[in-house]
Amino acid sequence: MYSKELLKGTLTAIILKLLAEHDRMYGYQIAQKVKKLSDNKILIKEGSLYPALHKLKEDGLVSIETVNIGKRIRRYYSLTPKGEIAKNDKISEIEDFLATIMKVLSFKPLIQFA
Amino acid sequence: MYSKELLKGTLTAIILKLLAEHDRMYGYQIAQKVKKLSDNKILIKEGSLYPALHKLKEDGLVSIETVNIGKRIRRYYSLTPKGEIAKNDKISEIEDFLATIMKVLSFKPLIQFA
DNA sequence: CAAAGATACATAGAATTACGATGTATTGCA
DNA sequence: TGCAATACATCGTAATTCTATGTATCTTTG
Repeated sequence: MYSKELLKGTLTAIILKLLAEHDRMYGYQIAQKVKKLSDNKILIKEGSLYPALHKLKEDGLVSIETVNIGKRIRRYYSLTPKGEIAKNDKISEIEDFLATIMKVLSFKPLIQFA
Repeated sequence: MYSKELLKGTLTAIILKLLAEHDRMYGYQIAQKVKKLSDNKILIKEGSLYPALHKLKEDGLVSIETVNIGKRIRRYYSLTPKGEIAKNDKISEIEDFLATIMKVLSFKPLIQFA
């Protein structure tokens, strides 16, 4: 729905934030959650999601538990302490950025019910 | 200051918005204006700005007046009617996107004095 | 019960966009 | 006089997401 460039830089923050709220989640579940939270406006593609998760693992921000569901595998991701810190940093950065961009574009406050 | 990825997709909108408010502006002036409005947080680089302006011209969203200031040239950009429409579209998209991302990240409303 | 759609993972290459580096030149100021 | 600021420009690089493709299982429905 949105020009895909707008999403750039937000994917990692979104994943970290969701993991911070859910103990553990698997990839497909994360994509569905974002879809629902955004009213179908943000559709994370598999080609973005899985490489992003692998990167988080590589950077030590998440740990993985692989679970067998019948004959299918499911990889659960959880935040590490390092990931928790990274999450806070990322969220702060985005919060600041959003405030700045709203100011530059002289937007009125957007009332949000979280 | 921000991870440069966050800025992606916003540059064109910022330029169009400023031009909509100023009749005409030149490149360097736009960069300074954004710097000031953002409290030095968004620093548009020349390598981004000039190609972006050329693209807008190519797409018929702006017109150019070249003016000689002493021995130096200055290119003033103005919104065309087509640019005015594009501006509205871009701004709406960003407004919607910001609301969505705030919802997904469950941010409280950011009070903004525009 | 077969087919279609949803679940669930993965990767490789393409597209987009901003930036860094570099270049040229004039103007203002300490 | 020399450095910073003004003012334009281009080229190649980096970063990130997407499209396309692949594999496989499970569930729902006509």
